[in-house]
Amino acid sequence: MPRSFLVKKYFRSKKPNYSELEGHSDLLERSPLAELQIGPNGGSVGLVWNLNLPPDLLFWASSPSPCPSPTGPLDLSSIFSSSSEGEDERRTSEPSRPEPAGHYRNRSYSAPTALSLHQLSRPPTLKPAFRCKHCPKEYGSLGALKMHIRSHTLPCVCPTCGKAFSRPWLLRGHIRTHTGERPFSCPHCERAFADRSNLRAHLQTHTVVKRYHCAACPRSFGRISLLHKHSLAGCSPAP
DNA sequence: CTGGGGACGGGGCCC
DNA sequence: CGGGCCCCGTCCCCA
Repeated sequence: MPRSFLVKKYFRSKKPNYSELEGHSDLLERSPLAELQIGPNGGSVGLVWNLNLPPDLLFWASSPSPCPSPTGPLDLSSIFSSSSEGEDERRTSEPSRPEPAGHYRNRSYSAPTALSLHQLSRPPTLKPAFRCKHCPKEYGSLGALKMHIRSHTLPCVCPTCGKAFSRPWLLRGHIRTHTGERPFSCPHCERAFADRSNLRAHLQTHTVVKRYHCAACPRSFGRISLLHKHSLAGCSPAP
């Protein structure tokens, strides 16, 4: 199962070992659509589009990247300046209430697999006009397809380690792993996190009630992933 | 095996 | 229409 919604399986089956990136430019192989330009010191200095792209895909991929320009001295402050974290309080002044695993956008699903299948499928009455050339996914709008193609082209490159990301905010989050910045603080303890999702998961450790219940045994878990792990570990259904 | 943290990804929504 | 962000989620690692 890939990271999300069964998409990345077509391109990567294993999480990269970042330590292997040191001193190498193997990162180029991450994307068949774009190439890093390696500077004289071995560092990545730019992203260039592979002009051998099929014309139709080249059309989609040729839009200007909104990511920080890698061609000049990279100003990290410009990366973080654009109201990135401060406004986050706007929608998360309170810890969010995660829905049970079988629910998503007001729909119910018997299992995460069914949920994923639904998300991959399209309504029978709608016929998406935009199809990704590198995977079976289809989209009903050009914008959605262009957003998806970014996950193939990975135009946002970390200036420190060269790792590439599909979106600027993913790169921002990654850069925090280098800087040690942890802008998301737990209101209940002293801990802080670089990633909001990790804060959300942490907040569940402060929750007395474990909301994810095993259907086959009386056990409950604070995180859906732990329930999945428990099920995969061999909790067989009740007779 | 379990619990928790770190890192990361995609779709959808909002502006 | 596009960028930014949130939500939800996975995977990995470690204690």
